[in-house]
Amino acid sequence: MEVSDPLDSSLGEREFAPGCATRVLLDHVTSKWGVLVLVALADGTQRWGELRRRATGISEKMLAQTLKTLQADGLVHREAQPTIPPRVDYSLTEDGREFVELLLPLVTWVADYAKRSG
Amino acid sequence: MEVSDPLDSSLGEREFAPGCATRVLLDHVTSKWGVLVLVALADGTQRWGELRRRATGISEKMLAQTLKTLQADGLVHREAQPTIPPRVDYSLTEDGREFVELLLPLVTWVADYAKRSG
DNA sequence: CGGTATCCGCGTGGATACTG
DNA sequence: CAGTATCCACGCGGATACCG
Repeated sequence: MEVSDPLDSSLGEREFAPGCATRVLLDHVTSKWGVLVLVALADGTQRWGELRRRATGISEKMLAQTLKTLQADGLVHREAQPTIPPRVDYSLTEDGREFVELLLPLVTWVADYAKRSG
Repeated sequence: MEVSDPLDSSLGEREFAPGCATRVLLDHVTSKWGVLVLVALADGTQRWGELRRRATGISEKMLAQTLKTLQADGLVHREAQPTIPPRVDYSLTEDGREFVELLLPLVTWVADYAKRSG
């Protein structure tokens, strides 16, 4: 291709078919709540209630759904203590930590840009 | 905090209020089609028709809406030639290029991870 | 070619109530 | 505390038609 192309970072093929694994996973991790939950978990292991407070505005339904999806994707680890009252801890898996390392700079940039522009 | 916290990357405050500028912008740039359009534009200036093909599966309505939003956010530049037939070029602004530099590694990682896992 | 306008189905996601 | 279950509205987004 003859366009200048200064940003090609070794991603050979950028045409993703609708419904392909990459697009599906991308939708999960870039979803409205997915981003906020992952960013919250970047601070370390957290409980259900903490996550609800940190992902401000999320409903119980969406928190459950988001966590299940990210868990199935292999990015989030769930550990339940069989105590009463129950205690459940959520944390990032090794893969999740890898991903969040790329996500945090992006979120930081957005927050920064929103401040400069807004 | 006593958790290990190896990922704190100088983002002091991570609790974003619903509807705040950061959350709104984050929703734009992490939206289903926003990501694909930005990634497509990372390859350089492109026309409407090219973008439609690259963001495979997008409708005309969503492409128009996505481009307008990203343009209003200051990440995308639009340049229309007053010719017949009309020709309109879309490209990243300087800010858009900054952002996409952070976005591409993330998308690359997701594509890679989807391949290893899926 | 590069859009805009309109209609409308349906899935996302909020609210509420209930459970182990 | 940490969820599940159910109901339902509303807006996202696709399809279609049309315009400059």
